[in-house]
Amino acid sequence: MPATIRDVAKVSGVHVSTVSRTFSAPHLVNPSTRARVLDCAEQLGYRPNRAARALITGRTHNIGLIVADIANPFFPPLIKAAETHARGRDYHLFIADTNEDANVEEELVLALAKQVDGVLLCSPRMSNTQIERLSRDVPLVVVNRPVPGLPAVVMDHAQGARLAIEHLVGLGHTHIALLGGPRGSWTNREIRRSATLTARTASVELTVLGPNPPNEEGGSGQAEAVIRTGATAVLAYNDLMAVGLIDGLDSAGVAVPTQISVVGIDDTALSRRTRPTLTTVATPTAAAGRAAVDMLLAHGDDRRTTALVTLQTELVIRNSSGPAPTNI
Amino acid sequence: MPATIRDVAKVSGVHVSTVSRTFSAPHLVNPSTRARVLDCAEQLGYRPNRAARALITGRTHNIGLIVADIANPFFPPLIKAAETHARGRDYHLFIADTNEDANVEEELVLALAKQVDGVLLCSPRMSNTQIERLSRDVPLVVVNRPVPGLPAVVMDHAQGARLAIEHLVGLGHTHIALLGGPRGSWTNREIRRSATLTARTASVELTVLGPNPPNEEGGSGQAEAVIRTGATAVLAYNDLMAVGLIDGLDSAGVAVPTQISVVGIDDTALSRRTRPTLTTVATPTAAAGRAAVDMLLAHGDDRRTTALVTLQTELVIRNSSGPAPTNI
DNA sequence: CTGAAAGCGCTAACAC
DNA sequence: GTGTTAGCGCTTTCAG
Repeated sequence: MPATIRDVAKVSGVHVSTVSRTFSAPHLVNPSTRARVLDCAEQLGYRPNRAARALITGRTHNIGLIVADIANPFFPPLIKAAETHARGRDYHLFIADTNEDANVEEELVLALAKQVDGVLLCSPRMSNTQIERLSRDVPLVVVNRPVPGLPAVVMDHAQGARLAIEHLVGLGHTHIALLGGPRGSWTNREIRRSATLTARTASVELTVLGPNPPNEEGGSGQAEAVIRTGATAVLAYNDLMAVGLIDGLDSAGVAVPTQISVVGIDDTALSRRTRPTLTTVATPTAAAGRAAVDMLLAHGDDRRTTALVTLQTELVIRNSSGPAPTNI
Repeated sequence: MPATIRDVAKVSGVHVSTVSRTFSAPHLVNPSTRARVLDCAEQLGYRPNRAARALITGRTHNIGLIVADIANPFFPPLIKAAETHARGRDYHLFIADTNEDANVEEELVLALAKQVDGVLLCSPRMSNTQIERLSRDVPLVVVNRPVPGLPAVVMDHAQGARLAIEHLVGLGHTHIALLGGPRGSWTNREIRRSATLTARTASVELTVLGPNPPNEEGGSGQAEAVIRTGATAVLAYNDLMAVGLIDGLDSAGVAVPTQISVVGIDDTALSRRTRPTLTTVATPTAAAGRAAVDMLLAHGDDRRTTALVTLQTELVIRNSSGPAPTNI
């Protein structure tokens, strides 16, 4: 029913290839013919069928975006930025949610492979080996985790953790707890490594708790454990856990930040809204989305030279962190 | 590079059409041949190219989902549910963000039209006329707004507003303010109509404020105006505005819910997290996403008979609403 | 039950 | 600068 290239050719009295060129290589066609063709196309409401075009060019102008959980507040800004950025470059975005399942992840990449020019893999749960294997089927850009040999976009969590610990040290805290995230998370290892190092340098004690699920329960469930450590400040793996922890501490009658300071990571929309508002390490999720799209589209150029983009973080001080309580 | 139907045909010693049938009409092929073909396909890592298939069948097995703002907390649960539900039925999802712009919306539908079997239009900003016109190019299902003649999924906001007002009346409030949303919003009109009616029935005063932008600023900016009305309770167009309003009231030294009760609409993830936690009308966003997918895929069946699905809402009572202050 | 042939909408050499 | 031809990967008549 919709107009095809053939209809336009017929109406404008030229051959289909001329119509084709009018759209895919306008400079190769006489301006006056071009104008006429464009005119007829407009009249007929003709729009090139990208799928048909892809069949022959091999470029779909589609990108796949695979995330662990669309509803996790960390992702929407990333998705939004990626979509907007991609569309600005005339690419459309497939979105898929793996529900944190590595098998679903693999299946999804395979299923999408033929319909996209590449896939953005956000916080994948698959093994490096699995990811490398998939990358032979379709160009991949990994977000939130470095995979050797593949282009990736990561946040500088080492820097973020350092900023957070230094902030707490500056407030006089001498015993800090690190509320760890899920086992096997690269981010978690980075945070732990950097926090440990920073604490040692500053000669303060650091107690590591975890692994924990990266959600509110993972925070609220550890409130008692945190209290038992005797720490006066906590750095949590992410905002969700930080918020959960504050809840848990509240239930246990511990005031934040008067008795215990809590710092999160990510600066999701949540952190401005909770009470107390959350001191947190802002990760540039929107920038990550755009960078990932850029890396994918740079395919063909010297992709190796920018194989790993590391985005800087920033400490946002709000009301959940304060001076260490004085022992009087 | 990836295996095609031809490669499989060659290796398994049958004609391409047999391979094709093995995947698209397995019952038409001899079990033993089928097994052999499947085996070779597996070996070669063959996967049918859906775009190529679509070219001939006319069915892409893709769905487009267009929302006003991916990062608005209302949408992610809907997107997630739609994606999961669609994938369960072997459909993939394109996502696109219009940034609340009607022109972008139209352009997006047109751009996606050839690559999808239909488009889910969430909270569209376009006119009914525009939408109807587009629906001639591609099957459309509208979410959050009824469009005459088109399948749509809406929330029963009339019911929701009634529940909210009755709740406040039950708490003894006799003067309630309605913090209206954006001009031209169907939802807004429904809420207003129902709130007005319910208030009149209960013989309580209702003061309508607005239109306002449907975000936190739209709430915080109206705090003074709300106070001036003298109302002791407010129903806001959505959670974001309710939360903003609570902030604004707080800044003005008005306590919630002691002096003024605030009720939101939507029950976004936010509402459990703010302090005080937000009493709100829960709208079943996930169910809406699934219902919209179902309606789209039911195309061909008797679509008219279920042209408008209305989803029930539910009042969630938390801590931002309380008894009307006594005038002593 | 399987093969042959045509063609979905489009682009890409290659002629003219 | 434009027409001709072949064919991307697949499904679908139609024969056999």
